[in-house]
Amino acid sequence: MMNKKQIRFCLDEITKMFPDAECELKHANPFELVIAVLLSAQCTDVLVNKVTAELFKKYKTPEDYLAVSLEELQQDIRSIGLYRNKAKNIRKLCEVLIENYGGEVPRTKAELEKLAGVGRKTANVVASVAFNEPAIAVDTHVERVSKRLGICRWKDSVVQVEETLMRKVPIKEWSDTHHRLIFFGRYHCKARNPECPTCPLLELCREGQKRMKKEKEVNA
DNA sequence: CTCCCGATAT
DNA sequence: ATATCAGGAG
Repeated sequence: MMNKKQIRFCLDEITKMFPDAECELKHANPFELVIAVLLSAQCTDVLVNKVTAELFKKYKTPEDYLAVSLEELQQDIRSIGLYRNKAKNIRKLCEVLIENYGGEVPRTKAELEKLAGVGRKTANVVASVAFNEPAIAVDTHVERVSKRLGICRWKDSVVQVEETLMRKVPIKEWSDTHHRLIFFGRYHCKARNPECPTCPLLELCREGQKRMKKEKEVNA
């Protein structure tokens, strides 16, 4: 497990690599962000943006999503995958927004998590990106990067990863750190071919060291 | 834990 | 062919 000083070094290096990391899901308001993040489960943000480009022209309000049939909404998001669950959740979410929140998106993580299809990660993203609440959403990238580097333990749950990051990172840096860890995981410390040879964190990366050693054995 | 699930990279 | 993608619900 890394100490605070080592984590500081990692964050500084990742900041140099991705100084402008930010939410890549296109949205014009909190409502569009909730829909976009809900759709993004097990799907690339590139594909989500492709779909929402058309979706957000057709559906502007919660009422709009309830005005069409479930089948029509399914077709409009079909290319995303998991589309039956997501269409059902969007409708349920819109119903609750209208009934309980005056058609507006609630601002707190606790209220957000009650919405259909909105779990801990999505609630954290919306609270942080749309409402500037301090939060660190742990998605597949943040989890993988944190575990490879040794910021947390391999066996940690996503909640444990989130708690470790919140403990070790100053609260004012939560939002930027969150996005930079995602960019680092998405474009450098990738799931398949992590670019360890050119990684500035290689010398203190547990997984990186292991991979480099293995590569040496193969070449020998 | 399993299921949901199409698009894309490898 | 298969792993992976800004996960969540039952």
